[in-house]
Amino acid sequence: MKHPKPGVDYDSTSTEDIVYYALNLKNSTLRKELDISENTKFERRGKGGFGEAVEYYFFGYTPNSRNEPDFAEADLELKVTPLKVNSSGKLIPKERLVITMINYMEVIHEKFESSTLLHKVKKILLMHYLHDSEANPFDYEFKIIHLWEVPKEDYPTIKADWQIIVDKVRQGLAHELSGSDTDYLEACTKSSDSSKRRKQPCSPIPAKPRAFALKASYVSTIVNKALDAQPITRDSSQSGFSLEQLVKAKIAPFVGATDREISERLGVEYGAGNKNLWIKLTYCMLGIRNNRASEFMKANVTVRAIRQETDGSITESMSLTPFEFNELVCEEWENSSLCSYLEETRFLFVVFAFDGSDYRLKGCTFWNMPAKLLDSSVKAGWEAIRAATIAGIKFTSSTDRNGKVLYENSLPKKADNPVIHIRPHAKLSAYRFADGREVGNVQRDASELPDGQWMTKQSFWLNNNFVSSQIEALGL
DNA sequence: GCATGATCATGC
DNA sequence: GCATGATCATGC
Repeated sequence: MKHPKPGVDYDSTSTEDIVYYALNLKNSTLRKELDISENTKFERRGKGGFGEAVEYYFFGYTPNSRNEPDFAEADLELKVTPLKVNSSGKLIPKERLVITMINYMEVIHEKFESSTLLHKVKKILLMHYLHDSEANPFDYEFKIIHLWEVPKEDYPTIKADWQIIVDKVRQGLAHELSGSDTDYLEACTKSSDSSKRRKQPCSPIPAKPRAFALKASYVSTIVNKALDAQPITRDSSQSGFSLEQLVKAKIAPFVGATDREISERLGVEYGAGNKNLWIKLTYCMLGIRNNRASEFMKANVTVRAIRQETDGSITESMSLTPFEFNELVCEEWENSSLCSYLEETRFLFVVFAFDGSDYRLKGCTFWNMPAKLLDSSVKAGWEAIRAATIAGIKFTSSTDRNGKVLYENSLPKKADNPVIHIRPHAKLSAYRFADGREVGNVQRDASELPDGQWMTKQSFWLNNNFVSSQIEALGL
């Protein structure tokens, strides 16, 4: 079993580093990440159980209940909070998010801006796991891990909620506090023993111990935002529109405008060398932050920004999803991941065309891989890559004038198929060769080959000239 | 100017 | 870390 340490496994003074480290648990469990053996029993540590266990085992801290954030040097609070699946299969919070106990005696002397509550709520590393009453907590799976800060627009409401709660205590009414007094922040009861009472400062009547908490309904909006499943907004004239009509209606007002003009109209920064300018403009025009709007999730739509040159050509090929060679060689075409992906995925192409000085929005179109091509060219390309993988991939290297080493492989190339090819798709290149030589971060960036060698993770790509011919055929 | 390999940017 | 979407850079 691993025992991570702050300052060794991550920099506990840097929010960025803490979050990056925490993301190791995404779609994973404490048992997997810490190599906890099957027969290790979960022992509760402190009162909160699982949250404390994460702090102790994963972050290497002994939990404290001081009134300062968990990662004091980074001024960052950690909250480990459960999710459940509702009747329609959606992930929702299982409960409210308790922030900190209300100290009745102290809170009446505080101002919101310097309050204990604000200090603890303003910046939180939120780790949402899927609760399972049957499972050993070491096997709880983390679904969402993100840095959360009080959104500007919610600050006034949370401040007003705090004020209502504190005013009630000041009026000697701590025993009458109720969760329904407030909107986002509530004073929830916090004791397993319902007969427990605490002193309050402005009345002799003892009050139930309570804590500041974000209501479950509020946490639900946080979760939805993180899962990015908000619908594309429709105005009243668009309420009966199909997805295609809606998308066209959203894009239409911008057709003919240059990328710079669209940036200005949408308030998007127009920076030179901005790799994601066009896809970002597209998302903004649609009123979404990424392609995970609920409509696109439901319909399996992937949004692609395409730039055409003056002759209608497209410079870059289009990346699809990465694959593992060892899975590829076990598959048959009909139920391979590439075939299923192309059968099930609709592409939304948003086309910008160069007019000699600017890229102007030309229009958009939905596209999917024609079934005929799937059965012929794509299949043949896939079979050829699979066969070459099984036969064994050979590598040769060359050094460019800067001394950088490039590794060439014996797999089929773009010119070998009219529709698809494979290319590296990783953070950085990485290899492990037959002689044991290793280049780059193999664990992170490479895939294993059937013969035990490793090469930079690859994706299937749609050939640029194929994409341009398809777009041309659609009249764009 | 194309082909191929490599890398970047962003969000979670 | 990893998926997703996208572009860069060198050799020929």
